[in-house]
Amino acid sequence: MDEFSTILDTLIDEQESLTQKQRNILEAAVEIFSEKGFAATSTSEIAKKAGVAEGTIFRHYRTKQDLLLAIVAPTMAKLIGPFVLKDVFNIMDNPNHSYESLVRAILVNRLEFLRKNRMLAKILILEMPYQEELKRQFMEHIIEKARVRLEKAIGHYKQEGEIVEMPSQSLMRFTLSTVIGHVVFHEFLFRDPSLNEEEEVDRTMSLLMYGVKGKRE
Amino acid sequence: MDEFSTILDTLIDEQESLTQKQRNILEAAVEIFSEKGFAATSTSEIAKKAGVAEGTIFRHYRTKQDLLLAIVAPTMAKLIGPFVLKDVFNIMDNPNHSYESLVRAILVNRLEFLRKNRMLAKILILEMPYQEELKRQFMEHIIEKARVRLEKAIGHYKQEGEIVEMPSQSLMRFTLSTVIGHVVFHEFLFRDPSLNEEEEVDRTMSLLMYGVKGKRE
Amino acid sequence: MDEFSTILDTLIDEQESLTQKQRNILEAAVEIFSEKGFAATSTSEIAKKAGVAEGTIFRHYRTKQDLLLAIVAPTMAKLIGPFVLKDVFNIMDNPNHSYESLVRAILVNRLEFLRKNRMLAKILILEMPYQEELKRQFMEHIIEKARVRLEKAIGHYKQEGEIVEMPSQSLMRFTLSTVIGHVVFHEFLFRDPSLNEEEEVDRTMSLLMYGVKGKRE
Amino acid sequence: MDEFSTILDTLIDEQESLTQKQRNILEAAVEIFSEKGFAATSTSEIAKKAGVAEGTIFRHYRTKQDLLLAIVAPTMAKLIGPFVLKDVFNIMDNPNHSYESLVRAILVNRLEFLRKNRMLAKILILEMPYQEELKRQFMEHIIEKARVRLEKAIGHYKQEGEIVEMPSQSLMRFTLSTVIGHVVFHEFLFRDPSLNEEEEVDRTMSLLMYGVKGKRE
DNA sequence: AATGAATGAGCTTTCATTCAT
DNA sequence: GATGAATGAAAGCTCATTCAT
Repeated sequence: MDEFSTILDTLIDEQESLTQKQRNILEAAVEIFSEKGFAATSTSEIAKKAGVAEGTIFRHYRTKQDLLLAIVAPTMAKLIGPFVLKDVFNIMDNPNHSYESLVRAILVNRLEFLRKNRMLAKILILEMPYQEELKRQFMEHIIEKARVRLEKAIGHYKQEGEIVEMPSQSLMRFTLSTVIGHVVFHEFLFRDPSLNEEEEVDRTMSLLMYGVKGKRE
Repeated sequence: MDEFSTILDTLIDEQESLTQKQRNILEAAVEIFSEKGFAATSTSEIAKKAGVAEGTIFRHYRTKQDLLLAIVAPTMAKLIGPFVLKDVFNIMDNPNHSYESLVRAILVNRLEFLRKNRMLAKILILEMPYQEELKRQFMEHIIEKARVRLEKAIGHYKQEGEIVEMPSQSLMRFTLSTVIGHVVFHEFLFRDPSLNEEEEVDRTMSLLMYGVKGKRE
Repeated sequence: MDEFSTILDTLIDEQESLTQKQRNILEAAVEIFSEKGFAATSTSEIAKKAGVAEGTIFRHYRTKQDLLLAIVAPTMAKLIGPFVLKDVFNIMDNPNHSYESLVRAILVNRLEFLRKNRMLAKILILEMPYQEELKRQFMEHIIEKARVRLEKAIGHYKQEGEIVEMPSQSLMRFTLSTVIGHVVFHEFLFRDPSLNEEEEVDRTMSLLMYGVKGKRE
Repeated sequence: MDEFSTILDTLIDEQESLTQKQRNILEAAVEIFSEKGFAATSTSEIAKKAGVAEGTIFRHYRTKQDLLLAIVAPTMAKLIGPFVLKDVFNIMDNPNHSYESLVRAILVNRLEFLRKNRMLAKILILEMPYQEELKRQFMEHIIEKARVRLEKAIGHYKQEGEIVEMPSQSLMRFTLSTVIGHVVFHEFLFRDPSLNEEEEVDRTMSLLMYGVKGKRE
């Protein structure tokens, strides 16, 4: 799965030309936003944690909202990551690849992503319901693209007969529920380092593909 | 499935002896909290919407936090509803019942619950990550009870051979992901009244039981 | 000195026809006023401590100020006590009495009074600088009367040659400083039950009469 | 007695590096605190009188209490002034000095001090009974030091036979009562500019040394 | 680029007081 | 006479933002 992380890492480091103070501000903001939520975080608190004067924050970000967007907008693209990467979907053309391997790739990749970006993801997810601007950006630029691509893939695998004939929306919803359920559970609710992660992924994939029904031929 | 809603409805209406002003406050608070989030909601806004003086809020709820808890604490019990109802799990003793019918009952029941309590549920879910007290109450009093009961059910159906042999935690996680994914999608993300709900439930249940794999015997 | 306390006690119990609740309110108010000061005391706190509803306070005392005055106005008369008592100054006609015995009587009597009314006295003294009404009442009705009487006594003893020839104001000020210094020190600053009170009174009287100078004939 | 005021004046002006606004705030606060008392003074009133925004007060003093302490804590040291000054007590080594000249020096010095700092002293004295923190600081840092020094002086003069043999505590209490009585009367209760101050001081000192007894050799 | 004093609107909360019951 | 729900003004304090340096 290395192709993902390589590509992602280059994406992640798109931030250039930031002064050290600016980096401190971003870092502090991420930490406090994720801990207390955007509205409950004061700029003075961020300034203190970042070790800068309050004015400095507003020199770089016109408003507190701007600071939030500066943090979270780039995250959106990264969160949706694999779904918009051309290379990922080229695996469809590879005769050895399957729906299962596609979803598994996405799952493993998102697990790793979240492990590195838990705070960012928490902010994004929990502020989206309240920040119209965030929601709009997310829906327009991110979800829509991912939906189109994933739908194409599902259409393809349905046609191939690899997955069951059913409205794509339902299949997509079920697949995403399973993937998101897996990562949310393991990264946010029940972080257990003693767990064998690979086995858990295997189980999730098995349930995704075959369901809970015991009687299999 | 009527037994659920009947039982639930009686549970829901446990609020007694509230003055009209108090009801207005609660109603206004729920509406604004769910729209803007707890921290971004001002008590003066609530007072205005409720048609009471600001002091009146604090006569009934010592702090803004107390108001939140007064709203959300009872909701917790209701949200987890079916999992703690004795009657629900007695269906296990009924030879005609199955894991499928149990999960379907929960799913349908929660869909209906959310349709009536969308705002409350939104507040609860989105504030829990920030309100230690909420998290604590939820984990201690709610989740733990539900987990124990669901685990027992899963153990039972595994033994019966109705569902696949696998760690209960994984089965539970997968089942809940599927149920929660379904309700969140249909109640929060993509409310589409033209959709045939029963068919969607059928599809979700089919995917839960048999997965996406097309090739079935 | 019993004549004082007897007379005083009858004065003290001038409160008649108070309901129990009213007594509770007064008692609670005295306690909290003396502990935190008038302005820093809330009526709700008084109500709680008195075990009555907030409204009840305002049924008996139109405002918080009125409550203060109801407490403190009668105290003023009591505080100044001995100076306005006819009997006390009749001792002047008694050939066995002297300035020394007069001041000693006052001192002993005020010590006893304060021991019983520490809280009331504290309120009166510390609120007077801020409550114009109190100050006015105190100056007009109390101080002036006491001044006239004391001045008369001092004039008498000066004439008799028992005390030094000096402006009465200075003698009065010095005498009162000594008496007040004694009672404030022993009742408010340095309450020490192990101290032999009578001896301390003797010392104070000796200093008052003869000063600190060592060489006495 | 000039050595006192010189030394004191330098002590008084220890406030440095305050912005003009900050000075305004302190000045306004002193004025209103002394007029109405701490608890009855609102920060908005102070802000208005100081000509600053209310927020500005809280930028410099975290709480209203802090503002009080910022005003009054330095005053404590100044109030007790002469008792902690080394030079004052060196007069004991000067063969021409006496208890009388020591007390007279303190009295004159404190009269002058109060003439300049009436408001500060009023605040300090009247808030101390309610502000635990003030009381603590006063007792620990101020009173104790003054007591030790004064006790030493009294011991010395007792041994010399200049003042009467009696427990130091009683002598101290009497001396302080006389001094405090003098300054309180003349600076707070009965400010009369037509009075010949020096003569009044002479009278007080005479009474302190020889008492009221008429028969002097 | 960075500061931090200053702002004034707005926050949560408390308060003395009123009034229907 | 007593209650306690209700009030609205004002309290202390915080906030995002501005601006002179």
